[in-house]
Amino acid sequence: MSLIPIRPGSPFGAQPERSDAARNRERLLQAARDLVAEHGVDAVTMDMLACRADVGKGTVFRRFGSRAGLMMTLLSDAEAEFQREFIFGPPPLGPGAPPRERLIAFGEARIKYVEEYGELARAAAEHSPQNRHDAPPVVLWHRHIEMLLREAGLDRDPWLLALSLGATLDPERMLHSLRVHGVPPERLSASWRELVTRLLKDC
Amino acid sequence: MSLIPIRPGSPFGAQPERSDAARNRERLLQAARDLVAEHGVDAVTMDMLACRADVGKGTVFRRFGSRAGLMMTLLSDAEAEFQREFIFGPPPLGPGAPPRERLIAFGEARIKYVEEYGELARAAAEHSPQNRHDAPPVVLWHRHIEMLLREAGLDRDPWLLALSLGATLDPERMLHSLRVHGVPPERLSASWRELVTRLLKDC
DNA sequence: ATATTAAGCGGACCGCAGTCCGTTTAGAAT
DNA sequence: ATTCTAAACGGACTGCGGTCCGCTTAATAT
Repeated sequence: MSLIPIRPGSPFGAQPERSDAARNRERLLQAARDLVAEHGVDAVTMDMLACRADVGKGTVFRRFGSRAGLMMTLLSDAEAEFQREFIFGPPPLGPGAPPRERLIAFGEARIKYVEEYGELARAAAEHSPQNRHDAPPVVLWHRHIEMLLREAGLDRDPWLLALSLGATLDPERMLHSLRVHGVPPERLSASWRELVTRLLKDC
Repeated sequence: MSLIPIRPGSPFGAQPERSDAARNRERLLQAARDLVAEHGVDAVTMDMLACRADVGKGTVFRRFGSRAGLMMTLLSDAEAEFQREFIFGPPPLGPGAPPRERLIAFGEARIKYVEEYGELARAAAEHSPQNRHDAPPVVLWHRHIEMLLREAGLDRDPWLLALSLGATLDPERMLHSLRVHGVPPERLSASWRELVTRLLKDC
């Protein structure tokens, strides 16, 4: 009988991690960051990571569940920071600005996020529509957009409309525009602003 | 010195397929259709297909290049039909209707397409952002949307705006709404209509 | 018919994500 | 200190997509 462990090492886990487990987790995260820095996200394999961290492969998967899980863990700090900003931070991203401005700021922040962490974000979503669309951060962004649409007075199925807007901000899509087509980030921002502005024209 | 073969067996290939190759292609396609019908797209493996068609694995990959290529081939008839409809067919999908109506009809047709062939379409795009975003049909849809946006008078970066609209119609996203969240297709259509209408409000 | 040759073929092989299960060990209980 | 046990570990193993390369064969030239 115990609490549901949200995440190993999280303050809500019933009992603390065993010491060897904690040590291995640190070793793995450090090794993962190093490997990503050295070879790029896409070239890092789970075997490579296990080897570098001097740990069995089983341990890697016990820790992170999957390659996507590892990438999510590597992203979690940046993700938490991003969430703090749009939930509690200063306007126009945080509360206080009119919903249209917040929505525009949200998209622009996402674009910057993808510029910096895009490869990780893409790898964190690979190989599983489930994870891609129902991961907690994704659900949170969706809800945030939906809320802003409602506040802006858009009452015609804001849930689905939020999904459409979220699709525009999808990391893989934006990365493809940025890296393959060489679209400058300012152009992405401008297009997002245009889209949101037109959508909320008279609400 | 020969023409670039567009596709084996296509009228533009320099020389016709060898007879054994043609026979094997038919066997493979038939086997693939059977296996998909029996087990569903996601459960069909390339080894399974080779075995059922009584052909070496190398032959399967020589023919289709990859799993995604196989799925594209299975889709090609439906895809060609869809293209014919929005390029040459009767309005409002084909030419003759005002661009806003055509755009709405395009989205609705895509939704029906995904209802019917969604799993195949998703499998045809899996495991390669390159294929996902730069496959010929995808590029064509994108160009079509962009053209309609221009015709409707939207002159602020219609290329990127078309990308956003295309993102809304992405098979994986729509399948997820349909199958996981149980959103009825009519609701998807209504939301698409709302999106396009608002976007083109006063152009 | 025979020789030539390039397209086609098959299946062993590779790398990778992910699983399984027998072994080890940290930490609690005595 | 010793025992106990559940958590953690490690690495062999599986399944899959995809490649490689030596062998076969259809089509053509002679």
